[in-house]
Amino acid sequence: MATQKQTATDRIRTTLADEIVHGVIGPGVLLDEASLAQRFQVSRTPVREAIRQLEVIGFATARPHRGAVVPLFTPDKLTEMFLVMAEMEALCARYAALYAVPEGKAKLKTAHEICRDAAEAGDIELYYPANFRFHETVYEIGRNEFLAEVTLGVRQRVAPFRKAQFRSFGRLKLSVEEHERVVNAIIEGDADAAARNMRDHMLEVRSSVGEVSPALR
Amino acid sequence: MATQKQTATDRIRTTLADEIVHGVIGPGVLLDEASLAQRFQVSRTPVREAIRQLEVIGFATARPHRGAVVPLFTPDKLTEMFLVMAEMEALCARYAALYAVPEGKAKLKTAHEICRDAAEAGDIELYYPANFRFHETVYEIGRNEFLAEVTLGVRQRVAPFRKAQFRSFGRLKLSVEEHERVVNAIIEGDADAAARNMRDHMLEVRSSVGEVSPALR
DNA sequence: GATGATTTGTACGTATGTATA
DNA sequence: ATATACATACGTACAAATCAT
Repeated sequence: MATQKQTATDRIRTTLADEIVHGVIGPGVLLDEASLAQRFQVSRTPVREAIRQLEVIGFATARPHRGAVVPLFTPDKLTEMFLVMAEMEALCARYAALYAVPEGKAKLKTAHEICRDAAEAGDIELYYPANFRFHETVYEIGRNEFLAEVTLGVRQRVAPFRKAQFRSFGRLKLSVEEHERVVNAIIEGDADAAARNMRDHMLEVRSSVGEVSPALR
Repeated sequence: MATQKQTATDRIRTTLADEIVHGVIGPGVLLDEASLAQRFQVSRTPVREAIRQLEVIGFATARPHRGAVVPLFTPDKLTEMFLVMAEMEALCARYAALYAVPEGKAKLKTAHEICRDAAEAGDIELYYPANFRFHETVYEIGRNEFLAEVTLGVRQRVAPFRKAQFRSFGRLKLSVEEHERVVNAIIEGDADAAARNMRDHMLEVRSSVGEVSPALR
């Protein structure tokens, strides 16, 4: 899409969302209007609006007259979120298998190979964005933009709690193998297998996060 | 949940969202800050914040310096949204079949009976909220609050385009029959049947909307 | 439990960008 | 093409609620 002229509110919301997703601003942290205004060199107004927007997409919880904080979920809630994410991703994989055009499948293959290279290099910092891109590609090639939008929204809400997921080299390699099964199913157009493989992959990710995430304590 | 002390922004956002969902404010309508401020007897500030929040959940589209309007979707986009909604509802039905406790199932039965009564009375105005409640009940008894939240969000985004869905008495009766199949599957704990029946039901709804919705033109 | 400090909530004014003549 | 009108975007001031003492 064309790059719309960004307003200060947009810039602040985007930046904060990104930092929340990537754990720079962790769960439980207070979103202080005054200090954020100072940081972004604007008045409180656009900061307030950005925070308000983050609230409705679940990136902040509002407490009237007490400020907003980045939400902190219970383990049960996180399990719920992972299950939903797994199902949404599985659905995306199903759509990809059913509706992807050849160019889309090629794109997916490329994204997969980038993941594999990063995994073989053992470079977790490289693998993280490559993995994100891989999943995004699955959303895209299924040719249902709305599904992609909803799934990405869910994924991003879970993201702050997934930092530790690829901490081990072993997990990295397994993850790539799981991706491969998904890719093959999508290329073959086997919708059920694509969905099942993707669901299994996502649930593996969840169990690998285990009790380690600081947000779970 | 406890009724939190509401701020003006919250009240305005809730009211506007409700009106958009129920078609009082139709697709394409401009959300004018000044007139809304006058209507709600507040300054433009809380109105702005409410509109900003509506934007990020897809109830308004922002055009910097040009105001926000209630979005108007193409038929293709609507088809996408209906498909996603059908899948989410099917997933909710699956969860309901798998995880509902007896009290939950009883609650669903009651909600279904209220729908049936309204349908037999031929009262579309009564059926509409009863139907909404029926689906909400399915979300709830599946015991995954996050899934319920996401599904409701999707459902509400599609809602403005569904006004005409029960315009015929025949559709009303068919709808109840479809509900019945869903209810039975959930009560029997047959997850696959529950999901399949719910998906079919939702796709029927989509086709019954057909080309009639004013938003589609 | 009352009071002051702090932070958010709302009002309003001005600047800036967009659309139209 | 330039100017003008208009609505929004942002800044600032004040009111109200919460928290700390």
